[in-house]
Amino acid sequence: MSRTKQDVVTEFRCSEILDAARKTFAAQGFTSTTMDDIAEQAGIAKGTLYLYFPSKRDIYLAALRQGIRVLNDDTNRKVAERLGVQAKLRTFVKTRVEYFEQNRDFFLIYHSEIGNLLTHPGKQDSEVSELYLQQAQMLEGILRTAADKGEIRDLRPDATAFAVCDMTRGVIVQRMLGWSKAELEDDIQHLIEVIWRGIAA
Amino acid sequence: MSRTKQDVVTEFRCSEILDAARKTFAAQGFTSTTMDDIAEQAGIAKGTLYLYFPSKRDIYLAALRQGIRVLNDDTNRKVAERLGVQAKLRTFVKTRVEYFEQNRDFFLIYHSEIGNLLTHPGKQDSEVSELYLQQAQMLEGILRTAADKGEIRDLRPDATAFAVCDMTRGVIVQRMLGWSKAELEDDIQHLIEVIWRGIAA
DNA sequence: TAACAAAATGACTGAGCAGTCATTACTGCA
DNA sequence: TGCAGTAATGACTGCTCAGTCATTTTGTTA
Repeated sequence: MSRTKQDVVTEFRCSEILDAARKTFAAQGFTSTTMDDIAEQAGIAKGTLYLYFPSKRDIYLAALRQGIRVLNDDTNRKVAERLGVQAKLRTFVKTRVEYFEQNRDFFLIYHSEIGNLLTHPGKQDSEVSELYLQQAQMLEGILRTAADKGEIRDLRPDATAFAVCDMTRGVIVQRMLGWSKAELEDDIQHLIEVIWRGIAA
Repeated sequence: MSRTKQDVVTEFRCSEILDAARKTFAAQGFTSTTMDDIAEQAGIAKGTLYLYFPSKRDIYLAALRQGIRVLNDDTNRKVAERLGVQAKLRTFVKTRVEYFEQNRDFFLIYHSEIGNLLTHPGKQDSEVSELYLQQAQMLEGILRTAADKGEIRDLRPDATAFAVCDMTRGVIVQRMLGWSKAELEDDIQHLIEVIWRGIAA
């Protein structure tokens, strides 16, 4: 019983720490963020951080994994609700763009971690790249099925899936940098318009 | 006279330093790279670096700007040689993918700087974001002209240009992470195939 | 070749920070 | 209320590294 209670407390603390970490890492980047910054943001002392996480990098990775998992679950659920390739495709893009738009701090960590994966190939936390790949492969499956049914052209589904993910990511970047003055809905619409015509049978 | 000679020597040293910097920053990232690392890679002493550049960040930005300028010039020249939208588009993509593929160390700096721009909007070196935008706008101009002539559909040329840049960047990332096992030529071909069908009249 | 100037060097300094751990503050139970 | 165990604290330590500058090396000129 007390075991359960302790778990709840621990979970609560961890979640508070990860929220604070996400905000702080996003605002300052990994290196410029100090453990004191995270502690202050979380309203606790630095030493307390080490009761719940063994190191700075562990906090960072935990925050990142958490964000990706929520995003992936969200995407999977919403896409599964829709019928037909085009609807699924649109939902995929829309869900992800909106999630990133709503969680810009997470997006910054997400983006910078891709840079880490590039810089240290293989040496990094493999769960992150796995989570990263998961979504592209989910979309790839949808495209492959559709291609088999003749609903779309028979292009390489892996490359097409990545292309969609890349454009999605690009939309966010442009919006965050203030380079897109269009409504979010218009950016999504344009993306779908191009890609759908590009792959439709 | 001696003025000219001195200039040549200075230019040579700077270029040596920037080459070393590019390699080192790409291999270790900005923060993990120490001035001693760069000096060692360049085969000179740390103090010498400060005779040519005022700070670590200045070396980083100079290396980045140099790389983007070369890439942009290269792209502009090759695209200008071609006639017709489709040929220009293909050349644009091909030139850039190949440049990044050949200069992976530069690509890593390039990618991570986008992260910096996102993290500190407006606070960063504006020349970098200007150079970054330049190419997208060049492509945008081509697309706009083509749309006016009715050669392609009348979609938002700014968003389309960004989409092309994003997919181009994505191809490099996938290849660097080992997620694309296709030939480079096939990846380019697929990208053009999708985008051209997506925008063609 | 000597005398001078310019360039290059690398030991040193001061600041910043991840991670530690002795001390303090809580919490629940008898 | 007192006591024992658990959680939280933050001053402290050891290390790293950007940037400095007194000293040495290289180049130039007469």
